[in-house]
Amino acid sequence: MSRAAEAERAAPSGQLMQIGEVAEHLGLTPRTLRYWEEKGLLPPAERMEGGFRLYSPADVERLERIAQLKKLLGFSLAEIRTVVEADEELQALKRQSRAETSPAKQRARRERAVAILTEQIAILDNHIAQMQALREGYEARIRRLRELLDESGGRAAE
Amino acid sequence: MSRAAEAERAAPSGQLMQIGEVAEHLGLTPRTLRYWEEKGLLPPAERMEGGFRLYSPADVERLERIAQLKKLLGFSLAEIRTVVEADEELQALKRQSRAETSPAKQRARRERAVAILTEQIAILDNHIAQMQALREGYEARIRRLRELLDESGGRAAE
DNA sequence: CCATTTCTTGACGTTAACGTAAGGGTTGTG
DNA sequence: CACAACCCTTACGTTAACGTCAAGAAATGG
Repeated sequence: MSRAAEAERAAPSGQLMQIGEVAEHLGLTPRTLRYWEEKGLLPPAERMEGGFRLYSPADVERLERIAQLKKLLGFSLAEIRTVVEADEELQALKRQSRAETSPAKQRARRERAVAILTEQIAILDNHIAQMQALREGYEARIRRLRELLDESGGRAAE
Repeated sequence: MSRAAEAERAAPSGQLMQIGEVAEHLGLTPRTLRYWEEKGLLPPAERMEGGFRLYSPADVERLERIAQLKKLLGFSLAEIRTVVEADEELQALKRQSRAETSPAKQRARRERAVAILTEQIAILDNHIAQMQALREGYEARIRRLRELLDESGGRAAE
């Protein structure tokens, strides 16, 4: 047992995870995470002294969403980046909001955040609607088939 | 005006269309259609004497669905082929059903068709559900922001 | 301090899904 | 039949999204 039972390497410091761990958690490879970073899908990621990447729980969460978007929407990374950038703007707004003393500015930022989220939702809704339309097509075909089945079998059991 | 106003070339015979027309109709290129055919996403397509491809309205419809699936699900062509193959099986079932004299066999085929369609719907439902979950996440964040907005703005103007 | 493991940055390889160009037939029209 | 517009196949080029390999540093347990 070189390192089987104890995954103690997993805790470089508090909650922070290294790239390998994150990758495994997401079912991806370290290479993919570096590639995504290179392409600007996530902020350059913190490093520890020697240059090893460290991911916060928030980072991991963001990565999870990216992975989901990729799977669900089938967008290219470039397209996903625009979505993620909006997301990032949200994070920035949050941080600024906390530091912000003026209630008026806070309000403005929050309203902007709502606008961004609303836009993201619209994108999703669009996709959902199209998929439901497709689904409806399939259902219609099923109904027609069911009618035929009922005609031929509904009367008697034979 | 060499051929602007009159797209008479569009009708080689009745309803059949040539590759260029179909491509334009779908917002794709001829190359893409040939590639799809090469990859088995559609049946080898009818040809006219000289070897020009001819597409029936049914073919076009099938192509429309393929294009939609690609856009919506982001599946690879290989994955889409499995979906399309199911679809094709349906078409075959339909044709056989008409030629089929035995009501029992007809029934069996139709039930099989329903099963196939149900499976396709399940795939779509799965995707839809995941997207709705994502959507719900965004909505929750909006609600939290709205609460904050109401707090700061609902009581007094300050 | 040493061994082992995990990380780092290149750099080149790979696959899918086409784009593009070459060379040459086919079709419909005048 | 001549001609433009379209189509055919073949083949090589391209881009995205990684995979893989190499050489070397950094972390950690003993």
